Amino acid sequence: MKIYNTLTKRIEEFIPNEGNTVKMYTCGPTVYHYAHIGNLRTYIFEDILEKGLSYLGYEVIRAMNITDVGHLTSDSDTGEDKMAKGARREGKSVYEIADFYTEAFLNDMKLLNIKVPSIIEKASDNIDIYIKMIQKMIDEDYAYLSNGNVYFDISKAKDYYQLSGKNADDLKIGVRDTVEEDKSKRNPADFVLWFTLSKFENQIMKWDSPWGVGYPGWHIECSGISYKIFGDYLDIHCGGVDNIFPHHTNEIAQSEAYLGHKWCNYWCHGAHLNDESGKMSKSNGEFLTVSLLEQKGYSPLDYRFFCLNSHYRNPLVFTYDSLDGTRNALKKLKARVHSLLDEGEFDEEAFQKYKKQFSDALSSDLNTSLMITVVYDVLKDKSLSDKTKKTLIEDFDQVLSLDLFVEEKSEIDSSLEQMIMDKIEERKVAKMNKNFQLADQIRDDLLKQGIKLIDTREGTTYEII
RNA sequence: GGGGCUUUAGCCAAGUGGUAAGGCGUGGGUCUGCAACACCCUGAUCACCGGUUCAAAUCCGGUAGGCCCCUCCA
Repeated sequence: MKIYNTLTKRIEEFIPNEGNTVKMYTCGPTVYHYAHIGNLRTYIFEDILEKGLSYLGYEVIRAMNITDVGHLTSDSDTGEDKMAKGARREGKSVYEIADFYTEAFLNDMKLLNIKVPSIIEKASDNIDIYIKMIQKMIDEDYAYLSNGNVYFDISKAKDYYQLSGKNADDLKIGVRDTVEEDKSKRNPADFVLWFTLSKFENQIMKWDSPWGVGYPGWHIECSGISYKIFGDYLDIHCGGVDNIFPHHTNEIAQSEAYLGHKWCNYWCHGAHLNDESGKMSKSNGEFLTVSLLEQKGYSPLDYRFFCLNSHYRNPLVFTYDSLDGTRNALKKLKARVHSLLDEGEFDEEAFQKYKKQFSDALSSDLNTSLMITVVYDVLKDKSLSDKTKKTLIEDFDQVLSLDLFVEEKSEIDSSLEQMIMDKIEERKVAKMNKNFQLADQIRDDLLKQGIKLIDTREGTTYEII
């Protein structure tokens, strides 16, 4: 597997620390609202990475956090805690909000055929670990107390700017008007490990600590959970590009300060989904969620296919026109796959040839677009038996997860089905008697009820639209 | 102000030195009583200018457009 590593800014051969085992950590959602499809693009990329590594023979252990401790401000940067804002918006407690949106998130993952990480940890369940880590960093002078909060001193970190490719002089402090410079810091880029001085009135989620009652900084949770699950070394850490700085930069600083050695070798980041006006967010423009797409008649997998047609490191612009094209393409692709029969000789040589093509595409920095092309190549190859084609595509779909073999199940009751079958029979008789007017009438009537008849060589079938 | 990415046919998009994959759409055709489905055929001087090279979409420099980041964000 060759993969782009943000740490080194190049595509590298992926080599885990311990043999075949891959320790993978992916930053999870802040559960204060529904995820929009842009958020989910990153999880689709991570899913392909995880399944791709498994496909290539690695044993992947993947952990993800759920950020249920409110941190910093809202999308519009109004200085309000996200969790608290969500709670106030809906008249619920922060805990109810967290549980509700965690479930919603997991459901979106399921709909998109994203494998749920084997380990999911809530930020609020691991406070003791953060405290332990912070204490050690204070003891070893990586962190300091100032004005009630505990800060990490970035001047003590090695290569603090390596991941982000920035440098201290170029960083403009408070580039956003609404962000105030914190005068308690030794270095402008120092970040908070533990808050006791809440920025927010009535902070609900707080815990006792050696430095007073408060709550953890945002960055420590991922370092803490990763350490708890994986120990001293992590193989690969993923997230959206926006996490490169400051979140992942700070994670590296903390973890390596705590551990005393290099921590994670590979850092992979997914590019954003934009809409035509630019970056997608929860507060600007249409709030695009999986359920909204479903309401508009798209399958969640149409969106998955949409993402897989482009490369995870390229920004992707979402438009309904593009999604329409993708939906159509997936529908046609599935129809072709469904028409494959279970017959012919299985051709091992051809199987290995195409499997290699697919693996090569996968291994070249997750070239999903090319992986899909291999599917089309298989379908088009006239020298292959249906049996071979089917076996290949089933194999590929372990990674693609487009449910290529799953029939669209139209939940209709048997009486309706019987009625349709009767109408089809009636129309067949009419056609045989060359009563085309009646035949067309039957077809039109059913269409008005949302039932589309499809004539094939084998007879007439129907589709609920 | 600083930094990064990006520009391939109507649309999505692959392709890092040897004369442009794939998909959607469009148009034409076959099939069909008709329509739909299916199948076949159909499209590019790779943003522009200059350089390196026997050879460049691919490397280098510049110009123009687009996007993103610089302590909320996937």
